[in-house]
Amino acid sequence: MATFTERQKEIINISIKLIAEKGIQQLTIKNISKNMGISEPAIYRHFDSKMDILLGILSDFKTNTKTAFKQIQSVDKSVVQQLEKIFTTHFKRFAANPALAAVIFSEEIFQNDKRLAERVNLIMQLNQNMIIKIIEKGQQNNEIRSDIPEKQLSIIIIGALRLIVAKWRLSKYSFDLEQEGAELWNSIKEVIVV
Amino acid sequence: MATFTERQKEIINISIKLIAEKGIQQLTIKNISKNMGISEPAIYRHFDSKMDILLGILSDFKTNTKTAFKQIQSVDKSVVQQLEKIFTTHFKRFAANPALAAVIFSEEIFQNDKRLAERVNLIMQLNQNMIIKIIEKGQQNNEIRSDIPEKQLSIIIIGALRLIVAKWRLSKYSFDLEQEGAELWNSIKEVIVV
Amino acid sequence: MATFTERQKEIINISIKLIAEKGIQQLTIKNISKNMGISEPAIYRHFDSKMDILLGILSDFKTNTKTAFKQIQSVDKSVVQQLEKIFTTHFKRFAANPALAAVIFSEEIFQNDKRLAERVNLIMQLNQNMIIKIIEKGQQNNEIRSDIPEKQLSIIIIGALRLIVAKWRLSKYSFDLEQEGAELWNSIKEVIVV
Amino acid sequence: MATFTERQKEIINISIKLIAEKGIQQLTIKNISKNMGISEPAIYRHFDSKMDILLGILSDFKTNTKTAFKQIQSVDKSVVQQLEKIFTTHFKRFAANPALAAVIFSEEIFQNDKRLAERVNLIMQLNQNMIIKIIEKGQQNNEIRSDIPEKQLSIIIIGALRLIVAKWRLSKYSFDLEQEGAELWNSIKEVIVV
DNA sequence: AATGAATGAGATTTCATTCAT
DNA sequence: TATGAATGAAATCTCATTCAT
Repeated sequence: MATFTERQKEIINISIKLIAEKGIQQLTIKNISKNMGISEPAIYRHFDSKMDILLGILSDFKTNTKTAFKQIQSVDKSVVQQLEKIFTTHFKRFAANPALAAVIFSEEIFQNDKRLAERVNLIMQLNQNMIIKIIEKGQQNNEIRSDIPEKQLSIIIIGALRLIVAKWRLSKYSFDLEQEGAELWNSIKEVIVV
Repeated sequence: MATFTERQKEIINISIKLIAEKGIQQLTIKNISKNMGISEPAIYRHFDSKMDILLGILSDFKTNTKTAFKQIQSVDKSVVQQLEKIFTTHFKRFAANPALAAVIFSEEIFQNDKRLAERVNLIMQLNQNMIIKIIEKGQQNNEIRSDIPEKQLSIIIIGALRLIVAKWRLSKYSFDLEQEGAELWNSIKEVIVV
Repeated sequence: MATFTERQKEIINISIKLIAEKGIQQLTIKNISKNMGISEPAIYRHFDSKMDILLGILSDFKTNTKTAFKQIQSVDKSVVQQLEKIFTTHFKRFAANPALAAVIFSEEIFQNDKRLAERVNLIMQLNQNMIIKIIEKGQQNNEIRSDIPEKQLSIIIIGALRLIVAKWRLSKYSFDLEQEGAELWNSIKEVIVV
Repeated sequence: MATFTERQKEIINISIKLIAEKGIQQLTIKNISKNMGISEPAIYRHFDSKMDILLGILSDFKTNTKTAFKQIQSVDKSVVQQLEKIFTTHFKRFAANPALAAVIFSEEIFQNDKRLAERVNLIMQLNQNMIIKIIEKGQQNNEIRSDIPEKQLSIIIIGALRLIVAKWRLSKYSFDLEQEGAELWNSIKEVIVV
């Protein structure tokens, strides 16, 4: 579980911002360094290569997501409340840092390299598995309908979450994600509870 | 509604394939020409610029999608059958041409340019609106539940469709999309019908 | 047996010249292109990479040397005359193109890469083997002394040849290589004939 | 005659090793410091510039060679024994420190800078002159044949010595230099004695 | 309709070196 | 004596595009 220096975190955050704003193609060492007010070679003091910056971004995602899930599972009681919390936490996180939204659900960004693609896939699996586990528990204690397999419920839930975030981003953040997200969640809840 | 020459269609298809395989960053004039067995300048006989190729890809999407929707709406009777047809048509199309799957739902690919981004957003809107209209009809004739707004039902449906395709692609097409897609649709149907 | 285009030959020759004048460290794409009066990227039309230029230089050596040896063996009669011809041919070649001298016997230049180093070693072996074969023949027909193994005679001959060329180059071509080379050959002849 | 601190000697030796292993192009401050387990700026405590390190290597050569020659001339009696001693000493030194062999006879390494090139040339001259003097003495006291000029005998001797070392190095030290060197010396002796 | 040759701009990365600490 | 952070210069190479043929 890599830990990053302050400067490394700075580089990662600026990289996320740049990807969000301009797409992966504009994530250049020059742009990163310009945004940080340092020279291009200075970046290489902190990361050996551009690839390592990208891996850093993904590593950061993984850590954050894992932490969030753990916290949610440990605190909230009802399964539906847990899922709601996941929804609202995500929306809050994205509303605060819209750049994240542009990168976190955009697996395509990392498809041009094998190592990156594998890692992205892993993170996606990890996320889904955590949701599935929660749903399973909900089905066992009769909070959530059991006539639909947990895996497919998870696709419905995560799919909706991803799509509304994508739409929010593509519309240039033209609506209130937290509010519309909350409404969407209410509809989903309606659909999955017994 | 632009019509393309044979050579242009060829370029568009190879471009889609390249984006799918290697990501947008590997979509270079050199790669396109190499894949076609012609020289780089030859590409410029058919498209004025790389941007025009990308616009061509999007234009192609739009045309295809519109045609598909029209056909579906004109032929099938029940609203649920129409939605099912949309699902299965998509899955069939992707299974036949996996490269499409990598590009059609990957709006991020086109984010680095304003014109492209706008067009992508438009296409997405268009798609959703068509689904929404169908759902509305279903709610009016009591095929589909009315306690959830049509817009949110559309998000649930489209989100699930997009996610399963994304998972199929990220897993390197490791499962049968048509079959798992059909199962997913059954679950969704369960959830949206009255 | 790679054949080179005119432009490729030009690049190879200029590269040899640059290595001779400034050392391998000054053999840069920029310097090559400047010397040719074209842009840097233009070089890449003719060679895929700098490595390929270096391999081209070595391939050129090999071809030239092989051709020379074949010709010498086919034409001249006495073994001693053959060896003399090898000496004088080398000296003439170097006098006409001093840059060659700086590169052809400077295996160190190519040591920083495995592929290059192997190839250099191979060429060196090839050369020695050809000399050895000639000496063997000379020992059989009693032209050359047999009390010293052919391999060691070859080292003595080639070593002297290489050294005088090296001295000529390091002295900035301050003496007449063809003349001093001829004198050296006379001494060597004295030493190896029966 | 510069004397070096312990740290300076360490830097010089590691530099020789690096040049031997990877070629002059891989002799970077970064590589030196990495090999020594210190930081890059630390190198500059001990040498003002990279050039000074290279000059240090050459100065080291010169000192060592001079010392060796003096010792040999003072101790051994017969001229042939002196030459033999020079041969065996060299081989022993190289066998113990193969890196030396890669640098000591590789004048090309230092050709990219005037100051270095001049110094290398000087050392080479120095070496040859010492050999020539010994040969002259041998010719005067009739140990060595006088029908061949001392200068050319020196080229034959030194050329063979250099070549066998080069071959040893290029073959990745695949034969026993001391043994094959001894055999070569016997052949040379055969050739130069009256 | 196609190509060989070329290029300006710019990408990632390396290098020797400096400076504050 | 040593280091962490930084940099100007320059290296290799890629890219979209142009032009003469």
